[in-house]
Parts: sequence; C-alpha cells; structure tokens
Amino acid sequence: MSELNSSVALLIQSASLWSQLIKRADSQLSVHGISFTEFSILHCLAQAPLQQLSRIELANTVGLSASGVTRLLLPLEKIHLVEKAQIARDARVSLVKLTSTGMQIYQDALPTLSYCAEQFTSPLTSRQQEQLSDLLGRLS
Amino acid sequence: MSELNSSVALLIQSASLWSQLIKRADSQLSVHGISFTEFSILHCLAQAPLQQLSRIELANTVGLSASGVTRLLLPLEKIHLVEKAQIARDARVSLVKLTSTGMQIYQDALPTLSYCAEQFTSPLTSRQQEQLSDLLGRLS
DNA sequence: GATAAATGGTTGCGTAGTCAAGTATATTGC
DNA sequence: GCAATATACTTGACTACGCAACCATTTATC
Repeated sequence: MSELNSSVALLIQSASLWSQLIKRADSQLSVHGISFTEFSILHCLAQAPLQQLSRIELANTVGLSASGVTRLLLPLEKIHLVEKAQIARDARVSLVKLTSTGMQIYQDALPTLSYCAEQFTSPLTSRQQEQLSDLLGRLS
Repeated sequence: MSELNSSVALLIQSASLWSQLIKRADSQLSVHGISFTEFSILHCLAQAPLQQLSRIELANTVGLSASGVTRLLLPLEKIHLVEKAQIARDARVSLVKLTSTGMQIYQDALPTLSYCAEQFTSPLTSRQQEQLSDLLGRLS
C-alpha cells in the first residue's frame, strides 16, 4: 500500500501546487485583463504560423474541450484580441487569428507570466530547472 | 524573448498535460463514484491522525479555497463518506472525519488512481520518476 | 473585562469549463 | 452520385470551483 501511496501522494501534492500556481498567475495577469487560460490561447496563436489556428487545434494545444474553446474565445473576440477567419478548402473550420492588439497584449503579459514562473521555480537551481523541464517534456 | 518563452512554454505545456491527466483520473475514478478532487480529500483524511482534519487544514492541503471545501464536502457527507465532529477547545472549527465507509471507498479507489498515475509516468524510467518526484517536492 | 482584530466557516453570486446533443460541411463506400 | 459516417464546431444544461461579504467565536490590547 505504501507503494501505491507514493505515486498517488505525488499526484495530490502536484494538484495543490498547480492550483496555487494558477491562482497566482491569474492574479498577476489580471493587470493585463486576461486569465492564465486566455494567455495560453494568445501564446499558442502567437507561436503558430500566420498567428492563426483552427479551434480544434487550439483545443488540443491548450488541453481544453472544443466547447471550452468556443466559450473562451467569445470575450476575446469581443475585445478584439482575436478575430475569425475562413479557409477556402473547408467551410467547417473557423480559424482564429491573433490581431495586432492581441499580439500587443500578449507581449505585454509575457514578462509578467515569466516572472511568475520564475518565482515558482526559484527554489530550484537552474540545473534542476532544466532537469524538471526535460522530465515534464517527456510526459506525452 | 526566447528566454521568456522557454519558461512560459513549459508552463503552458504543463497546463495541457495536467488537464488531460485530471480528465483521465476523473474518468477512471468514476467507477468508484468519486472525482479526483474528492479522492484527494479522502486521501488527506486517510493520512491524517485519527482520520480527521479541520476544513481549513483540508483546504490548504488539497489547494482549494475554504468555500470550495465546504461545497465539496456536502455531497460526501450526504453519502456518509465523511462526517462532522466538534473539538471542545474551539467552537469555530468543524472537524471532518473519514467514516469507515469512506475509508473503504478510498482503499478501493487507491489502486485505480495509482494505475492512472503509472500510466502517466510510464514514459519515464523509475530513476527519472524519482527525480521528478524529488524536484516537485522542492517546489514550495 | 470591553473593544478590536484575527480565525474558521458558510452563503450569494459569478465565471470557467464539461458533456451530450445538435447543425453544417466533408469524406467514404457502394 | 447518394446514403452513411466522420469532422468541426455551437449550444443547453450542469458542475466545480473562486471571491467577497457575512456570521460566530476566539485571541489580543488596553
């Protein structure tokens, strides 16, 4: 049973850690008027070629359901951080494109979140941070 | 900017990873009639001395807000997995105590979640899993 | 020992997100 | 070329939270 316990204990500890991290990130990002999840979306779009992705691609990248993406994009469209685009090949897909305003907000918010991430990983040496990054990268 | 990017990219990748993990855990735990968060609560209580904790301690341990704990406990009380208890010293605190039914459900669910955790960490060698556990343990 | 401040907890209200079902378009099998 | 199936969403209804405001009790201050 203590075999079972150690992996499960790690999981539960991670849950607590993660929820605290997200709360802090949300709180710090609120200066820019966006949440962590919204930032994630801006980030994925900013990295994408032409700064655009389909909603399904976006959902897979940020780990949300399709409907979650639909709902999250509504306010972002309303304040013109992203806009819809079509693709001729397939009338089903509705592309999401980062606007220049959206890119601006993203770039403003990037150092804020980066600082937050550093605060969080500061108990680790930079060597350990690399290790952690590497290990997490191997998980799926 | 690519300096900023690497830490932030890791964070966003972790978010996606985490949400997928929780979805899988919830889905597998549904056999036992509980969610991952509910399991977390049972787990914390099972580890605690006398299998009881105050609501605030519980909130801190699982990373929820106080109100989150209040609401989560309601259904658990209703199906008698946990019960309320008083402490004479302080009439404000309301202890939460794991019932024997609750302990049973916890022990039934433990291997399920453990299997889920193993599935998740299976891309890593056991040496790497230890490293990961160690690194995460150092974060707060 | 009365008043102020802190702590433990609950409730109202709002937001984020899920799943199941529906719609529109594309693709496949015959 | 047309039915069947799959894909890309959207919507309705619901759950899971968080925050702010609120009691109740305890502790500190004077």
